[in-house]
Amino acid sequence: MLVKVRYGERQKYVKVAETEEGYESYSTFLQKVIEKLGLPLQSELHLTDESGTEVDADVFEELLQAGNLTVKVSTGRSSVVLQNVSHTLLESDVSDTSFSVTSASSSEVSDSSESRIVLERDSGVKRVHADRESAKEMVRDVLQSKLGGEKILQEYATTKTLTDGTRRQMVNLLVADMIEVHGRIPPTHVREKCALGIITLFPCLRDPYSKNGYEHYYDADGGSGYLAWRIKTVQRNTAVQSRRCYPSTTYQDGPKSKRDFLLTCEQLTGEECREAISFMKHSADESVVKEKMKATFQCRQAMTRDQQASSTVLDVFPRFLDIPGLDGTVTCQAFYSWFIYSPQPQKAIRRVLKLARIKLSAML
DNA sequence: AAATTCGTTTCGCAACGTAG
DNA sequence: CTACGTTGCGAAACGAATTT
Repeated sequence: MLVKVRYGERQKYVKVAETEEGYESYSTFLQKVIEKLGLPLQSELHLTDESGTEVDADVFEELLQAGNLTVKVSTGRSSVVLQNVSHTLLESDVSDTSFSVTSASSSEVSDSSESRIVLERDSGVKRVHADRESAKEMVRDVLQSKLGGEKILQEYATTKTLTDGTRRQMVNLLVADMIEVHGRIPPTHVREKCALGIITLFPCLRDPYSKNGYEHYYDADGGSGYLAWRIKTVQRNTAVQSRRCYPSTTYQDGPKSKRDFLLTCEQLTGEECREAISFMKHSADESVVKEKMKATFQCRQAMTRDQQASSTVLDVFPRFLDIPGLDGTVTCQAFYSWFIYSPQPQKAIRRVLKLARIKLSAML
């Protein structure tokens, strides 16, 4: 791997040794830069990327692997620009790259403690740079404005990474903001900007093995990534909520009906419960069956949660299969909450639903 | 207090449905 | 047919309650 080093008006390549275990160490590299440029041996170099974000030893190797990275290095005395170039892109990269360097005292760049170097590249690169910056600002603004966002920024500042839980929290905050601003289905370019913002603000979260480095947050190709998944979840939840408010089907006492009785209906136990179960099996009076189904709700719930009893729950409550909408048309979610009053799918209830569907199809 | 259990939420993928 | 949204599912992560 070659890294292009620009120092004042001079430009040099510094070779970074590459072994099977990875690249040479950060400190070795800095020493080579110092030697190559003839800087004082004890010079302290400070690396930043284009956006001014620090590039330290922890992330140096990953950024090298990412390729085509532009890095600015400054010392207390002057500034150095580095650009690493992958072997295959060497030729084109050299010719395509045009820097203009201005200095307050261009004749004495290397020694002047006052000198500042401002870098500009061609307009395309500038635009990319501007996109990154605005994406970064957007992510930063959201995190700073939302409850818990500051904590995320702090965690990254101290650990240079984010734990799994914190990453989720960040993704949740950003997706919530996107949906607030752009509606339930944020446009693809907004999602991409968000992902770009994350890895620009938090360079250590960049994936060196992917094309853009942010595909693990959002990949437009497959519509995947943490952001996409979270958006899906939110969409899913809001869809369920709106369906609950305005039921689309009109089945009476079906899986999608509200079940206020759960809070008020007195539950049968022991002998009374057994009697009700027995009565229901053969009664033709639908309204009484419904009453008894409600009154035996807790018993059914307990059976479902019992590994062994759950397999027989539909034999004990065969009238359950009378309920309209229990075939493929009813959503699992609604079934679960109807059957044992649990808002979320669980293994035990899935088993019963499968069983119910098998029994139903056998009856047809 | 630590370990375990149990239920919930999220992730990641696949299949399906539908609009263009 | 393709692109995109929706839904279902299992695995894993998470968190609260319970047991040791």
